[in-house]
Amino acid sequence: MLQQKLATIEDVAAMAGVSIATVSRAINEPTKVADATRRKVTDAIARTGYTTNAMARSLRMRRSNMILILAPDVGDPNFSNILVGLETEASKRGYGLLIGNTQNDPSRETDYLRFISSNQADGLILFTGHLPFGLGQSPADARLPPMVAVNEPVLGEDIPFVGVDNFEGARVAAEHLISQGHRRIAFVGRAPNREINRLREDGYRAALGGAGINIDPRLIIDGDGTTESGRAAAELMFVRDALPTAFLCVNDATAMGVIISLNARRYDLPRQFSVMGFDDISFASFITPSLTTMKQPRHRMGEAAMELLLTLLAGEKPKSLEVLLRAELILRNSVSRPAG
Amino acid sequence: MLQQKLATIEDVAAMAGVSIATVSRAINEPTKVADATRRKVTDAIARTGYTTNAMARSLRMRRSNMILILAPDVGDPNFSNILVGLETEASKRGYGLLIGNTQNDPSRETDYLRFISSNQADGLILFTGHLPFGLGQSPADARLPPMVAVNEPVLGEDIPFVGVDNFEGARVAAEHLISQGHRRIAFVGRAPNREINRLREDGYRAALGGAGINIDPRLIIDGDGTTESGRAAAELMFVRDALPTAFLCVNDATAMGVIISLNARRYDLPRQFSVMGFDDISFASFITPSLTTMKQPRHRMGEAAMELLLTLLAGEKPKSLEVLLRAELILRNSVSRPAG
DNA sequence: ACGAACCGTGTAAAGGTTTACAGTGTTCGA
DNA sequence: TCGAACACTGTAAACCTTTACACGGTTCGT
Repeated sequence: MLQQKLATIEDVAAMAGVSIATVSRAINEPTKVADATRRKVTDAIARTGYTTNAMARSLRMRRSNMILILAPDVGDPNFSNILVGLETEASKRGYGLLIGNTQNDPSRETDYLRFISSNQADGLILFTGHLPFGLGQSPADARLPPMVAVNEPVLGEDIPFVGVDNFEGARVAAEHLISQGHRRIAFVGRAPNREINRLREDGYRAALGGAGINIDPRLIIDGDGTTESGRAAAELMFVRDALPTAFLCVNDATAMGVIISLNARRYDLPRQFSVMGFDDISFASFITPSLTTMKQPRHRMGEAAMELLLTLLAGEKPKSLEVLLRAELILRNSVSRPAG
Repeated sequence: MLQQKLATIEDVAAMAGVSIATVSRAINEPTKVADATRRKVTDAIARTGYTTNAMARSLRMRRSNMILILAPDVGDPNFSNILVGLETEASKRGYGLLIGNTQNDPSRETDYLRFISSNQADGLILFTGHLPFGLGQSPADARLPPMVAVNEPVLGEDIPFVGVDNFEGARVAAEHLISQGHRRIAFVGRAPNREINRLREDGYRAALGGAGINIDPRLIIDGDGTTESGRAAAELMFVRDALPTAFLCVNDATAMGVIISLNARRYDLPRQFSVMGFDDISFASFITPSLTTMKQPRHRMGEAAMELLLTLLAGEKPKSLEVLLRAELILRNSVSRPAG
């Protein structure tokens, strides 16, 4: 009601003295129209301020040039930085991003699928680690839309995936500790049913095995990746009285919990205990001691995921359906040679 | 090409034995169709798995039920948490969110306006603090789309705004320090050309003035809101040899810089110096000492902004075109009574 | 000199909705 | 018993593109 009527392709055609087909071609396949005509058209476009109506275009072409992002929590910096990468690549290729924040609520997941089934989005990026609830159930969505999982793979479903090589990253981390002379290295954040935790634990085991170090099962502690779980884990080690010289934590949040606990007990870090994290979250460098960790290439992850999705969308064959990027070792001050 | 042909309203109509108009009405104005007919239609919808094609609908109705978010950096936790609030409210009202990450690049701002001019978005949320470059220039967009600025107002343009009351928040913060007995209170992060910084400085001045404290200009230090600027500011005070007993910082990042600097100089906080921030960013509670600060109600800001925008979009008159939410004082361990 | 190939353009259909308007049948008041 | 009011439903136009197909005019090879 507020909107003044916008110029349509018809107005442009009239002003340029050509048919609407020619205008359309002048815009979309400029080589197919004569120079003189094209000039008249671009001129008319400029004068009318015409922009093509994306709705009509999408309706006709059956594609919206939109990608739906399904994430449990866009506010999580872990995700939002990947989001920026996704956006960079999408925008470069003329795609728009629709965000679907699910808060892990199955009904919201289902709800957001309306964008797919109603043709408002051509493809799907999944942060959730599982298929959206309700996908592939009803006859209508029998066939899955093109999609790519990022950060966390979708288990048992063979969905294209872009993420970090967690096994390799954890191995590099553990090897770093070993290279500093540590032999009693704890792993904090065991959770066999969470893919990421499992892989990082495996990397830890591989490194220790490779160095001929026997693994003391008392040094492997459960944890769900929260700061609180890290704190609790450290406390537990003191109770058990089975102490490591270094803690390899499943992620930075956990490592912060461990550090908080050790600081509270008045230990001098890293002299008495070394701590490593994984992720390189933004405040890893601000805690005392600043955290030695493995940095996830989030921006590149986003770009790679979007690139893969757009390749699939174009019907082309991608180089690989699984892209694993390497985490980078970031040396800070929470690791040193063991005291002993 | 991968997509199997989806059911259209025509298929549903055929199966239900009615006209497409009736199907449309059964969906959108159920009271206007007879019970028996409606049942037949819903039945047919269920059997075909029909979902209305949003493109066709938007084309016809001239509205997309999409909102474009223009932000300099969605990865910034400052923004991304507001984003979650925006999303909550939008999704509740059946709107989708399109994200436009501009990285403060004017050309990207202009580029994203295509979503407005091509009818792909009905309204605009601005995080940028200024009108998108290129808006209101060409004849086509002579009239501005409905929009709301959030977090940072648009200067000199009378755009509806939702944000935190920075003046009031800073005043509460300063009054807290005063109530603890501080008289020499520094303000770190002066930047007269940045609205937010200016308001917070004003709040600081108001509190000190109200308590009859003369302001020592040497205690007011420039800063751009980064951690590094906070560190530099603290160092500068030592050089000037004009020391406060408490630092009120324009934001938490700055406060962290101050704390890092003081820690490095081996001062015992908060005994020797108190430090306050503003924002309550996620690691405010993790730094040592944990940071006393003013918490921004980000989620509610997002919700309020979206609510305001949707009200405007519906053509209704909102209660107010400016919504200022109160920041909340969060007491932690970086403030105590002065040593003296 | 003639047909083929080609270039540039126009006509019209198709994409899937919503909705003004018209039409039918029923109910109800006088 | 008749007209008006009412409750449903259908017809068809409109929203704005893209593109298959057709058409006229040049160019070119033979």
